[in-house]
Amino acid sequence: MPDLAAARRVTAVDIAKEVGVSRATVGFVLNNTPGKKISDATRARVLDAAARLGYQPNRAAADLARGRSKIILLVLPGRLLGSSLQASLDESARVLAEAGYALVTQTGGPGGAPPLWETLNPDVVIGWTTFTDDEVASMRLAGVRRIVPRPGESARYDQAPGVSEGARMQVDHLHELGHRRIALASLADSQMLELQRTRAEAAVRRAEDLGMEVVGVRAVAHADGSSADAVRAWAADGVTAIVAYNDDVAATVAGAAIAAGLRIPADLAVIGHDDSPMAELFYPPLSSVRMDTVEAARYLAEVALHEADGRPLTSTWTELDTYVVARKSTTG
Amino acid sequence: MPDLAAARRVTAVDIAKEVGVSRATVGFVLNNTPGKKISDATRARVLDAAARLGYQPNRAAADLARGRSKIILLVLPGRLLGSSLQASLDESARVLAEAGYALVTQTGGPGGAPPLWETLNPDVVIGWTTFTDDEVASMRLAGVRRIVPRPGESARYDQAPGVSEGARMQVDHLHELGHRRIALASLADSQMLELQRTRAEAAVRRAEDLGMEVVGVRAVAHADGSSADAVRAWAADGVTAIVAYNDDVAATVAGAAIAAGLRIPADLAVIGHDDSPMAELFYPPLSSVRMDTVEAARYLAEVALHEADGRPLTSTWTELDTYVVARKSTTG
DNA sequence: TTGAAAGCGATACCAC
DNA sequence: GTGGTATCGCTTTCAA
Repeated sequence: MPDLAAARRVTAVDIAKEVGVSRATVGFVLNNTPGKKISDATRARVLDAAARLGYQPNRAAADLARGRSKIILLVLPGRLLGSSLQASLDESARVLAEAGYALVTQTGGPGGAPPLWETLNPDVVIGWTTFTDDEVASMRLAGVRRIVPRPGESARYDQAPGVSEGARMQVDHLHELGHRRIALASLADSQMLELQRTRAEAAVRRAEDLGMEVVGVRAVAHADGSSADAVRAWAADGVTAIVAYNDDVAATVAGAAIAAGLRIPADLAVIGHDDSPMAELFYPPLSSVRMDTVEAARYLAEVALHEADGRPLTSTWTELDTYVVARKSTTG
Repeated sequence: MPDLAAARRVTAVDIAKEVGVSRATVGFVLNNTPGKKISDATRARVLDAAARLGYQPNRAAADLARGRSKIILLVLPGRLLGSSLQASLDESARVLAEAGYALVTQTGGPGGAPPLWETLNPDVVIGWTTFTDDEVASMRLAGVRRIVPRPGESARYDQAPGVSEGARMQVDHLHELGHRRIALASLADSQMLELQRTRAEAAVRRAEDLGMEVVGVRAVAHADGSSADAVRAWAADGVTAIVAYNDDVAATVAGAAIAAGLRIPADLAVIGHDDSPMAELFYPPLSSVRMDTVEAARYLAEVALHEADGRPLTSTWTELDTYVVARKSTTG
């Protein structure tokens, strides 16, 4: 079982030999080292030789010499991916790659695999929400130099982007449409319990502020008929609209309502969250809440480069732009 | 803006000094170097000192010295994540971490961010399907030593796990239930066109082998009413069952059918694919096709360690275990 | 404008 | 059993 690359990789020394200059000179032109004046002639010859020999710098050696890894680790809660965020992160990765950084994404939290910051030596770790003290300690031990959000800064979970704001907007939307008696539909056995709870609390608080009645939170379980039961109960209770935890729940509620003979949204309005592809696809199309992931990704790249390279931050962190996408499941 | 870790990191030399042995000895006990007999006493003292000082080996130095990165890169097509695969990969990562390897996952294909193998120097790159020649060339240039599936081995796209087999099982399931006239529902504007096409072809071929009539493939677009139109057309056409590209499409079809007054599955049966959480949640619960991701993840870890460390392969690659989960959308 | 050389920190080979 | 030490490939300071 021979190695694919049995031949020794080409190093900077090879280029130096080929061109007939010192290895240092090679390094200077390859890194565009500022303050070094290299004649255009030699620069060109070096670049040419590098391309011809297929030179690829050795990451380990460079990391060791410069004392940093040029890796940026993004830690996301399990489910946050999947939607449009995925595509947007690709854009962040592209921007970071141009600056020489690799963006590595890790999903899944405690109990899972050991965090990658322990082994990857990332220069920067960026999280969606604040890290626990244990996590921060572990990062420091691993030599992580920059952590975002900054540990110790009072970043509260419910203030993280996409956690509470969307829930409030769901309620506002229903309120504007005249609904005064609503219920929440959540998901049983989810891995995102804290997120669900926080969103639900935010929704209830907003509803009460607006003088709406909230009949309660009902979990739509992964059990046959549970959504049908829920719909019956709501109907009996005079509920006119449902705030769903996400689009899957919204679709389930909508499906069960239609099966029960209710009209959507006339008899029961439903709004989801996340604006997954599903939301637009479903019949009737589901109103949902969307976050501006493009903007988020742009900001992510900016923050990463700020922390890693000291580049200036041109914008400040604001609540992630969040808005309601109104479709037929609420507006008929 | 001071670094979080202004203090120099503790190295093996520090431990050696602390304990009063040579740095080499420290290395031996830290790596459990076989063939070296270290007295239990010094071994204990070294380990203790390492723990006390919070020693973390420097990845870059180790990588450079040993000539490999201990990184395994898994390349997945965009959408394959999200479902249960995510959790299973966590398990692979844990197994690999025990062996000292970091599992990094990259999703998203061409046109996106530059592939991580260019910058991460992974020891092994594992893909779901075969890589293109360009990709393989780029990996070789980057010094990747092992690629799975092996380039050149005639692994055909439609034979990759989860590509065709599931589609055939959807058809078989409907056939067993007595359906003889079916249609396929796919997704317009999807990023997974090749996957959709391949699955559709497999389904059609199987249906024809079984003597079933396939009315055609109809794309359910992200446009209002498109699914309602589709349902009407199918009903007019005498179609009794739908093979949906995935569970989102299945839910959409089911929702539209119910809204059109059809009974599921009596008037129209629907089967999805992937067995997403949605499938079980929906009302009626959706029959779907599930792949054994746990087994896949276990095998992934095994292959990775085989390629990276030369560990023996205890099982052979077989078509990923795939089966139908029958629920009410087909069985009433 | 270019070259020499000192690290970076761990691995592993060879002596003792 | 334990200790030197050359080595990996690149970065970077200091001379020339």
